[in-house]
Amino acid sequence: MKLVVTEKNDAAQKIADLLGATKPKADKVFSTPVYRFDVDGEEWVTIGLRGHILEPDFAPQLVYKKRGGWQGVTAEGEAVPADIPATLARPPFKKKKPFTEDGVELKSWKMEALPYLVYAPIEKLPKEKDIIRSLKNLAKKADSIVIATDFDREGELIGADALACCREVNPTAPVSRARYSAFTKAEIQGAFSNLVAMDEDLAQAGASRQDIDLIWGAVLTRYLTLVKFAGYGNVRSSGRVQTPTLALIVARERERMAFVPEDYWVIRGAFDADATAGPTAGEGPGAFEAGHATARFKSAAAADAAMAAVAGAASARVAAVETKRRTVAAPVPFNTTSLLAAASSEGLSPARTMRLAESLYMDGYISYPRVDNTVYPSSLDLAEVVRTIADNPAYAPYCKELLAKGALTATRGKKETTDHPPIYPTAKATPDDLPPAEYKLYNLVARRFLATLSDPAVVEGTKVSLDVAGEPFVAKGDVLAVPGFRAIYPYGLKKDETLPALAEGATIAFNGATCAKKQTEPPARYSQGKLIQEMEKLGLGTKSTRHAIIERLYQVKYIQNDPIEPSQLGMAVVDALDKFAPHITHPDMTADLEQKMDDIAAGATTREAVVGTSRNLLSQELGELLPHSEDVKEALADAVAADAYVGKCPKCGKDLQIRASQKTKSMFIGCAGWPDCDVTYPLPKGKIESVPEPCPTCGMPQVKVTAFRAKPRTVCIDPACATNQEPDVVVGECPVCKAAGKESKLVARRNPRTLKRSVTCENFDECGTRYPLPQYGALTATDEVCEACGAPMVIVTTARGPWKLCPNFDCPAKEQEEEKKAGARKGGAKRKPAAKKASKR
DNA sequence: GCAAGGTC
Repeated sequence: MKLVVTEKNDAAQKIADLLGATKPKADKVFSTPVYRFDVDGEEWVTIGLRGHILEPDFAPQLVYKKRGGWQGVTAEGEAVPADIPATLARPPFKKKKPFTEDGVELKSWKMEALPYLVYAPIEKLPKEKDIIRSLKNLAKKADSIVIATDFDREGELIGADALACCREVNPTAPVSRARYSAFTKAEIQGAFSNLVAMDEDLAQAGASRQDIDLIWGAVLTRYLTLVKFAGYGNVRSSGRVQTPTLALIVARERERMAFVPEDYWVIRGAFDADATAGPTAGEGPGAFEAGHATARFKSAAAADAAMAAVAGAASARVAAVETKRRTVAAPVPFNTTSLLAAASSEGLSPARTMRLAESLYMDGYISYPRVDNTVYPSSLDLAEVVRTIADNPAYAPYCKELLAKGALTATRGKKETTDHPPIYPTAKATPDDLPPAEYKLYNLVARRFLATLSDPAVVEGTKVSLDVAGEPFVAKGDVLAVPGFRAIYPYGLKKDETLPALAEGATIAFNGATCAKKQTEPPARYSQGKLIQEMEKLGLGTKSTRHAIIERLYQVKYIQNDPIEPSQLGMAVVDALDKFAPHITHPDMTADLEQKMDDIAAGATTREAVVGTSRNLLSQELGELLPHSEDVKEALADAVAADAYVGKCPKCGKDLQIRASQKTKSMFIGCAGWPDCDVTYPLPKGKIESVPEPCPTCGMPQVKVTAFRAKPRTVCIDPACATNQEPDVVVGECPVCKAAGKESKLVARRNPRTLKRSVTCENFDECGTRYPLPQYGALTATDEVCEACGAPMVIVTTARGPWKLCPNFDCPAKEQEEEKKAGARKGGAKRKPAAKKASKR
């Protein structure tokens, strides 16, 4: 059997369709779709991955010891070398010891661990476990393997990872690589009859990108998060792409802040070509406006002089009429960036547009939405696409016209690649077929496609020069003379500005002028669409990731609103990094990396050398950051405090803030007046964010709580508030008292000081029975009793539905389950925490 | 709890 591995399911299906002598059979291996078919009597199977199936991470079990360096073995079975550079032999810590008895644990987020994290070994861990299982299952039976992932650097890496998985179960089957750049019969058949070898260097280039992104991202993110800790789930991230992108936004904001507006004056006159006097003067069809030939007067005196000159005038002379025709070229085919920019102007954010496009693509309405290409390949039958969408009545007449013209020629953009065709419609859709937002995007794609096959538009521009008592005025009009592509593509079209017919030398009515004082505007903030274009220009991110990067910046609250403005926090982060770790704030880091990756791919250098150099550079910059942590902390403090503010203290009137305990890092609400004011409120578990609205019941501040894997909820911070009162629930008999021959009830209640909820025996002082309960979710009692331990069962209802449980932590049934889970883990490794937990109670 | 890159 021949196994063909592609990057995505869609490609696996297409290749099967193009190579199979008969229709391929769609099958499944576990839950992964595969396609089986015959080629010259040989059995072939294609399987699609889901992009990267392995993910790099720091070897989780590694510890760096004072004596002996890295301890442990990576998951791949390699012993870890102790290759920490000499500069780190004495870490830049004075007060705190960098090492515990056990060494520096890299898994824990500790400042002391960061210098070692820079040099921590990285291994590849499985990410798509289901797919890996299916792939290995097929690879076991394969006589030969063809890697047919996308023909680019990431594709080569994805293929190399897939091959590594195959090799674990099948070390001998011959392997080859198919390189194709379009899903056409000729291209695919050509690729499979000219199979080549895997490009190991190219895959290594991709792997070095992964390593560098992880190392820089993890070290700087952890640094920023730890330097001014603001609670779990409150991460301040940094990365090779997101930080320079944020820096762009911050730089623009700084320009705006530094901008000094200048006054200027604009004079506009009212004219009428028809009326010379009378009550309807200036209102008929002949009325129009014209500005003074000096568009902006720099001084009030000059403007006043011009106004004075025309003050008494009642007529104007038409000094000149010029008409000029100019052609507006039809737009070029959509790639991802231009689609996102066009959709952004129509009010769809890039992230939303990509979700909609993905959905349209999956349902077969548009072609693959992640492309750089802006030139239709010759293999694309343009007329056929036109016929396909002509069934939509809104496009029908235009399509008919296009088809009647004969051979179609399309516009061409500047970027020509062979990855995928530009985005075009692949099926007919009407507003009845799709939800409104999807149709909005489909309509944009379909109209753009038709526009790229259309003639240019011709605009007739008219410029009329007028003379009012010696002062020159100019009126401009633009009329769409030949619609061309504009007949089908109205996006961004200016309204016609028509002027009445005017003859040179004629005298018309002048109905006075107005003078308005204005101010020059600072450079505009980026819209999301503009920012995506700027990122592309600077080489930041890829067509598939730019929208997600911007969304990430919103999520961590570095930026807000659209057009985008940076938050105080975003500005503080960029300033701090720019000062001490400037490499991460500049797009050059990506440009350098691209150059080095080309070198690796060309065999001129190695992944080890490139990643090593990058590690040394990061080590240096971290060496700058660490001694300045107090400065950085201070710079972030104001911004963090602004986000942490929840309301006023009821006792002293100062700010109440979300705070983290220095020792335990647990969250609580404290008064900014501490230590003079000791007001505090407990907080439930989860990510805590402030909300502006006070509690509708008691007027105290509220917070948004997002517990692990739960929906966010808004709660009043005052445990005494009526909204936080829960009735005690009697859940049943206490099994311990019962066994001792006594009778006592178990009652569920919440501790107002810690907010923890538990089931406690009414006779706690004597019997000591107390079981913990989940912190949130409605609680109901049942009549049932746990079979294993006799404790009463309870039902907790959360957003995920009701969940029946035995509250007894030491219930024998639970231990059995733990063992089962531990047994299911690979190698039957015994789990220590289970024993630890038991001893804790 | 980190990044960025694929794809769902």
